[in-house]
Amino acid sequence: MLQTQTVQVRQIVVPRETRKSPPPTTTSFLGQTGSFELNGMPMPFDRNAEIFGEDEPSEYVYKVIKGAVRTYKVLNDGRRQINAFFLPGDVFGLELGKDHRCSAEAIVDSSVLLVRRTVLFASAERNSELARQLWSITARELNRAQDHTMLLIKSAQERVAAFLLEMSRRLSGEGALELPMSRQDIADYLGLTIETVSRTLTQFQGTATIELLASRRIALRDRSVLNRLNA
Amino acid sequence: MLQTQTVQVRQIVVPRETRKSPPPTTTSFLGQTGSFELNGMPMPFDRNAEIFGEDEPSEYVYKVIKGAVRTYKVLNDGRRQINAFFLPGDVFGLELGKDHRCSAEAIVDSSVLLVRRTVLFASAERNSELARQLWSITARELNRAQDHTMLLIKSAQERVAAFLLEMSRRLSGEGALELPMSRQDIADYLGLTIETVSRTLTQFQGTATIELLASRRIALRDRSVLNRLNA
DNA sequence: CGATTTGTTGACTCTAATCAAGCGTAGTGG
DNA sequence: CCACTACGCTTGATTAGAGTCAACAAATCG
Repeated sequence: MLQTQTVQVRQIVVPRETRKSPPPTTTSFLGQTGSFELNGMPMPFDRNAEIFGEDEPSEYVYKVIKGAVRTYKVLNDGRRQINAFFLPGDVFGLELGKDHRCSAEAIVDSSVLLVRRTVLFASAERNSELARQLWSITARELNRAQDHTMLLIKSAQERVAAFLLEMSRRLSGEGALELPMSRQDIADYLGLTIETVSRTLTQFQGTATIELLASRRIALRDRSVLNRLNA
Repeated sequence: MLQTQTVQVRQIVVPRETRKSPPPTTTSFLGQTGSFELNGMPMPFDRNAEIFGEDEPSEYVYKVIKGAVRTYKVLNDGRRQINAFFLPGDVFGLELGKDHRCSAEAIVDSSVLLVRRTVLFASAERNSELARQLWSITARELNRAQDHTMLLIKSAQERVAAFLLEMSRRLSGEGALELPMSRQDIADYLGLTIETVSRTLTQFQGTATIELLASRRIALRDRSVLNRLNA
């Protein structure tokens, strides 16, 4: 009816950036192929600490060493959409433009490697293999973003199933999944509410598809059901 | 309740690829900065003709000269998600991997410039400016994909408003928008049904926000309303 | 240990999907 | 030129699924 809708403004507590002073050690940044070892400094971030904010100048490119990171955008009415979760080994924050297009926060206490964007770009100028690697990171993220889009047109069951399978693949866990993120994070990633996520998980447990060992420890008991929902 | 859901299988008519023999002319491919003019051949595609299919080897990179193109994925139950619309000047089909991750079709009779991927990549190897341009194309597409994600968590009104504003920005039309795509295309882009798209447009007309001159000719009468919904 | 956050469950609401019918326009062929 | 058909679009009635609001349970943290 076009009237200004009354919206649920979820309280977004903007966490204060709590950067501890970085240790002086350096570690290799892009070393997948073994061909390039650019150095960066590992920086610790507390749980919920902001790593960078939307529209802030993009100064570094980041790689998760330990922990987990979420990138997200917030709509003016408070709705938050989590674009991606980044786990150890994942690179994030690589932008073409001058500014970051989303915010990034540590989900749990994490260690993140920082490399100056300018250094990376300057090297890429002279090194076509590095240039290709940078492009490759962006292209993979594009693929992920497109997969994410496919998620958002599915039913709640299908979204949660896809999420569980994605995490099972990416979290190298034996046995049960050890999720670093809260129900709110999952909900904001899947475009659902925490209640729906919770109910769907309970439902999966009811059909013996999963087992909720603890709220963040989930064992996948029947992947075939999840795979069918994921198709 | 986890039972195999009965799904509406929309009849997807896979269009036969109707490539007319390409004219021998060549035109510049990437010429934004004026620095690179790689040649390619313009190829005509009939309305609804397939340009490439999902999982097909990615042999070319494409640039729309005339007309409009949609890229999409289809879920196993027939639901189609349109990832993007490409209009004259837009580049599409640039993939990192060997195969296309989505299908592409001409929305209306179109002319598309083709450049061999291998040629582009080989040149990029030696030319860091071209390498950067290729990366830039992918990065822009990533940005668009992320914007698209934000769309999909919004209400029907907000999605349609965003769509109208996007098209108004991208279609260089004086006065009214001349949409090349059907309601079904719009619905599949916005993650809605044609009925909801239609109803929402009617609703916008009811509040004098837009005017439906013809089903595909739409005049935006009150952008402030649309902008407010787009926030 | 109490306090606070995080997660679950229930009752109810509401938005968009579904099902179904009808309209308008474009294209076809007599 | 006018039926006739086909398709794309609109509109209406009803339903289903996720959201909202609220209470409570469980886990975590000082």
